[in-house]
Amino acid sequence: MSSQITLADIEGKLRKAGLRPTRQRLDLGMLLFRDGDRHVTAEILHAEALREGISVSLATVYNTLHQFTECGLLREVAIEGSKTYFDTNISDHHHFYFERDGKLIDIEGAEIALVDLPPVPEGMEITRVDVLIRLADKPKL
Amino acid sequence: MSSQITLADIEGKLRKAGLRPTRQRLDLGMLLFRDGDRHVTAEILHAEALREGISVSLATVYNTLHQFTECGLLREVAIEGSKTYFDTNISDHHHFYFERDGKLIDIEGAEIALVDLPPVPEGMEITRVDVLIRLADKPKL
DNA sequence: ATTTGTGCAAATCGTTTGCATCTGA
DNA sequence: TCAGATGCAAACGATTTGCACAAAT
Repeated sequence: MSSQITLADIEGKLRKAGLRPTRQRLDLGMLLFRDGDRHVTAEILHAEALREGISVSLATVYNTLHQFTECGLLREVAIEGSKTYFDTNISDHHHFYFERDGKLIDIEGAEIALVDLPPVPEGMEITRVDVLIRLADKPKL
Repeated sequence: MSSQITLADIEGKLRKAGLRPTRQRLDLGMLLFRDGDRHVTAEILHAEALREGISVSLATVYNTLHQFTECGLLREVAIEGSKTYFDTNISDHHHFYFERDGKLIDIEGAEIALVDLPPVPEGMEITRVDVLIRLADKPKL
């Protein structure tokens, strides 16, 4: 079920976003979007690209991830720690975070509701609400 | 209202946490805890210490912040971006995040409730739920 | 006396930038 | 043609580390 998505689809995405469909943007787009929801760092994506014989520099991977994010094709995920994670799922949703290995999984938006949100400070508006549910192994009793 | 807290209080905190009350831990503890809830980076705290004539190295500030965090005296806040923020409020609470200037303010725990939390994956337990409400200036219409 | 903490400078890690070269429209 | 992309290596900023010295128990 992985390759419903074609290069032409990616090209469409890029054009719609106002980005030139260059070789590396197409290839990276394929990696990112062909298998559904993913959470990647620049390093992970770069390694994956090299493994598949796609030739891109790390700098270009960084550029591409940021450009995709600006265009709304990706979302940056707030986790503490040094590395920046990008999420290919841009719908309104939250995350489970496995403290043991730093892995993330999606929680669809509908599954959590926030109630009693306090008043937003004067002149400000909410751009997004991030919820991170941190999980650890249940201790064996 | 700032100095209800004495060096002796800090010393008690440290001892209870199993940390030796050294000169720099006491001084940094004073800065962190005397004025109530704060959100600091290592750099901010270091600069503040120097300004007050406290002599500590940046490396020691980093060590101290991490040790305090391990002992539960501080909490690390998950924000994307390069710098690590530490929160002196360790109670169960959430944050408003001002995207413009990267500032944080606390939302007390009682003011938000989460409903319909999805089932936690097998063998895992929730250690914490972080909620970050991202704010931007309301555009002038 | 022994263990633990500290300071400094060098090392590391993730990320960004400058610039010469290439490529898609 | 030519603005926009890319690759590379050097630059960067935040954080960590190694090791000699100092302080706490």
